[in-house]
Amino acid sequence: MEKISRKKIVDILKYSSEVGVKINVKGWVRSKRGNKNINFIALNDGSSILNIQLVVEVEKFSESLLKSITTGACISAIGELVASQGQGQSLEIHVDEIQVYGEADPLTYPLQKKGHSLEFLREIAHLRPRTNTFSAVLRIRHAMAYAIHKYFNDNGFFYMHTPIITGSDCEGAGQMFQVTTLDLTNISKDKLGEVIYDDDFFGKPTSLTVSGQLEGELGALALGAIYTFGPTFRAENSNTPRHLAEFWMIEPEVAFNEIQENMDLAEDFLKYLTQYALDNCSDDIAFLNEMWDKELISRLHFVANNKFVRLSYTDGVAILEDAVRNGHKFEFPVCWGTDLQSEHERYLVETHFNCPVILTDYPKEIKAFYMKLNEDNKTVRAMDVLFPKIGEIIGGSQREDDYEKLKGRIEDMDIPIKDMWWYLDTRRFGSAPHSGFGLGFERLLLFVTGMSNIRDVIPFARTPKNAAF
RNA sequence: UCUUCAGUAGCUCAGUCGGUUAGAGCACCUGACUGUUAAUCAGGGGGUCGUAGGUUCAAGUCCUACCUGAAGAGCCA
Repeated sequence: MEKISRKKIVDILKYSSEVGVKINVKGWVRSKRGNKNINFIALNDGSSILNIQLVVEVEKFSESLLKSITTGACISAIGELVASQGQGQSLEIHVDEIQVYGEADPLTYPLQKKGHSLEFLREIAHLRPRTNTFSAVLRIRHAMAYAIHKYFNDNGFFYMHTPIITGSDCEGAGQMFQVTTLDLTNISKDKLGEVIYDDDFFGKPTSLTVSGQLEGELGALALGAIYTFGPTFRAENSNTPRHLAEFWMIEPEVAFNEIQENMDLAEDFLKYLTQYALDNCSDDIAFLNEMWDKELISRLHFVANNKFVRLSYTDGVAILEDAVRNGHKFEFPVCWGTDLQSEHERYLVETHFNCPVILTDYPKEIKAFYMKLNEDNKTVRAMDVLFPKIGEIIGGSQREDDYEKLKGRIEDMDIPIKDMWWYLDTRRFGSAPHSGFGLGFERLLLFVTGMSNIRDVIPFARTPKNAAF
């Protein structure tokens, strides 16, 4: 083969189209069609959703070589880049040389050029990045991860790495996966039947983190503004299109921010990310809009350009009670003091306001111990950002910075205070008002990609009874 | 975990009220076509109807259990 440097298809089609020049492309065959004189190969190298068309004159190549080029095969091709004679694409390559790197036996290769369900693709998660849909999702996933770091870096936040293995079982966000090196077939127990952890790796029970928030607060009360962005684990038996056992979470935490500034940050952050996706992932988003969700692009524009509605839990309940009086039927009753059901949140977001909603000031009984108590002594400075279709995309709060009040809340909730001494110390020494929130990365991706199942926006989903690949 | 729905060819699906030999498109094989656009056209091969029981003269179709998947709910991000 001639020594001609390889070009990425995205660069050829989007940036440098030097017509008349010989170039080399390498990628995977999406489809081959044609007749006995001429073949057309749609080649994709993952650099974008776009394919380049290879034009192959049949007489120039051996029958066996052309026969081995099937959907899914990996090839390298050299030829002249020319303006296309056909409709449907502006450029194409008239191929002189082809090398087949890897064949894909069409009888056993699971992917075809037509019609796969997302459910089927989940069963072949090792191959689904080869599809248009998943390559698009994965490129957007990358772009969003980059945009998150860029946003925080540009706004003076420091990226803080909070521990993945935690010794505190009071992070307050659900069931945890235990981490142990004990021999599970031979556990030592004391006279009361309790497991003896002295010989475990850390000499105490440990788990995978369910949130980096508590450590994040320590960072914010030293560096001013930090964020975490890392894997998070919940051992809940949740079987829904919105839950994963292993997911990625972004948790900014800012000293001196009160609840209003926390809301400002959350709204600005989400709008920035939405606009970044529109600006930088337009081909992939256009594909997903066409293929899966015809309202995707308009929804992204709407969120990027409209103010979120902000209202208190109390006002939200009043709206829901009004709706009930006007004949709207909910499965669950609405009353002040109970947590809002999914149907209630959906009514506010999708029916009443038809806009993202930030709900604040929830009753203290239904929220976590670390949230700052309001003057009414009944509500806390919590905020949930609710999005259409996805529901809660962000949960956050202003944190309780008063030592005595925080200690009281910990005791009220029967959290072992001896494990919380380091957290309480931040309120003993140089305490400050501060706020933060958690954004579920995959929920953000549900919104940005228009996909409807969270298992389709992460390369390898971890859900109850499923840890394949 | 609860409720509901689904499981038929490698993939996507149809299959009427329980009735004779279970169909289509794609993929694969053979052939046609001088530029296709998930190419098209003609022909061909390909099925333990999720598994196990049961009802019936007769079950892809009805019943029971289980397995798997999905949607809704709970928990939450």
